[in-house]
Amino acid sequence: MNKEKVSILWFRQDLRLKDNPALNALAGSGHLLPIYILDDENAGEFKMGGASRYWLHKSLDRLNASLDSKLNFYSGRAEDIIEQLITNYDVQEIFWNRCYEPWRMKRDKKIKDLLKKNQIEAKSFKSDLLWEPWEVLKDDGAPYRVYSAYYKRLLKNTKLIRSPETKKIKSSLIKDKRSVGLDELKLFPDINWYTDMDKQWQPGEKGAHKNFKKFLDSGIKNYKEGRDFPKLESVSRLSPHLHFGEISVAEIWHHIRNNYTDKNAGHFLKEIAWREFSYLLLYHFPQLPKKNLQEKFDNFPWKSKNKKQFDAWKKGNTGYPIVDAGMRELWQTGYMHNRVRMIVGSFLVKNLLMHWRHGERWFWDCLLDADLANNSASWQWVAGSGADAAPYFRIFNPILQGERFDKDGDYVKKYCPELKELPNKYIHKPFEAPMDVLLEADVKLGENYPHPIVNLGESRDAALDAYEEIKGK
DNA sequence: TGAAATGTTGGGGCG
DNA sequence: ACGCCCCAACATTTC
Repeated sequence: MNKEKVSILWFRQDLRLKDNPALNALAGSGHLLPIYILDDENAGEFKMGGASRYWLHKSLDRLNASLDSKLNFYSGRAEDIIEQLITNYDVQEIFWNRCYEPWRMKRDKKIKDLLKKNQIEAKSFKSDLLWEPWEVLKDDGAPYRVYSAYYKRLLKNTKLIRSPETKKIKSSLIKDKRSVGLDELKLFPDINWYTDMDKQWQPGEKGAHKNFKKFLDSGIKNYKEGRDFPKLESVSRLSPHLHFGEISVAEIWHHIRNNYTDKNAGHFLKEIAWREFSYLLLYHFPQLPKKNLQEKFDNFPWKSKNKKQFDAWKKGNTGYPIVDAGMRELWQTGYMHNRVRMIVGSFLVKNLLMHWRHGERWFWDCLLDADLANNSASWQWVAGSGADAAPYFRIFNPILQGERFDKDGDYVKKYCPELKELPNKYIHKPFEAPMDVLLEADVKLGENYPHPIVNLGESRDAALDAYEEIKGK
């Protein structure tokens, strides 16, 4: 029996048609079989969290639509799925864009070997990073550990950045009858916690470009200062789109470099480069998601039993409004403003003395933009155990941070509506408000809003004492 | 991409 | 008029 000749395009974290190198390379092939594989088994403990699955479902749905509903879905170990495909079809070649998570790299290498053994051409492309983790290193060949030095070096290597290119697909797209339906991937969570996400986000390539355009039209003009104020719309909100590759980072880079020269645009590119830095760290320190980059933190006396406080943190019931607003924003919308991420992170690691891994796991499950490299590098940054990290003794005071970056309490009031009648003076410290003010605002501490779960001064001192134990080791 | 403690300065009140 | 004290306001140091 004659098997059908096909070329396979394997979509992974590159759910777009624009500027997609693997797709470009196959756009002229005769019969193109586009596939997506949900591979929880190989991912193990780093399989996608709930929020990511919600996003992925929507994004795949839209990608499928833009491929005339010819996207093929599979669930299982990628090597098994691909083995089936090369059995069922006369596969000419399999192309994909590279991913950099340790488990994916290991798996992809195995698959490349399998294909080589079967004399099928397998090719992977640089697509979703500006610089691959092995492309920019120190003179001695070691990876950078200091961001500013790394960035300086990056700017000398902008020629390594791909030029965006989009090719029209001329192939006829093949639907595999063994493909399962998107719904059968069961990506939607059982509980209905994504209603607010629908209002705020449009997963997929179109939504990605919409957010980019919106950012260019307004947010970027005041990015450098505005990005610190959660109520302003001065951030790009591109993180989930970038994570799933719905927009090409090379396209973003070139567009901004060619059209903007001010400090705001410059600062945004720096943030894009932090993403690159996270990937550099993850690639060269594959243990980044689990192990402290600075080993002295292995001896840090984290509190092991702190379930009650941890639950209060997760649910946004710490009694510190800026922290609670952030944690509730995360739960309700799958997103949290970056400034607030730093505040809630500092609070968990320093005021509650909990290991950053607990925060990393919670974010992993709740964030639409959950990304192994960014999430682990950022938690280590907050905890002080990472590369070029915030020094441990830099402990955020949630009251002062609130007063500085959410002066009128607008952000707090949005996510903690029970505080909305409090005067600004007390919006970040309801526990200091006089009885009559609380009464007037209908805030009943311990009833409709919690008492603070820790004392800031005492917990700060405890954190500094704990740090003293590992300092200089 | 902090905060708190400590140090310094300079103006004004007051004896 | 002068010195002394107080204390913002700002700067520096320390954690």
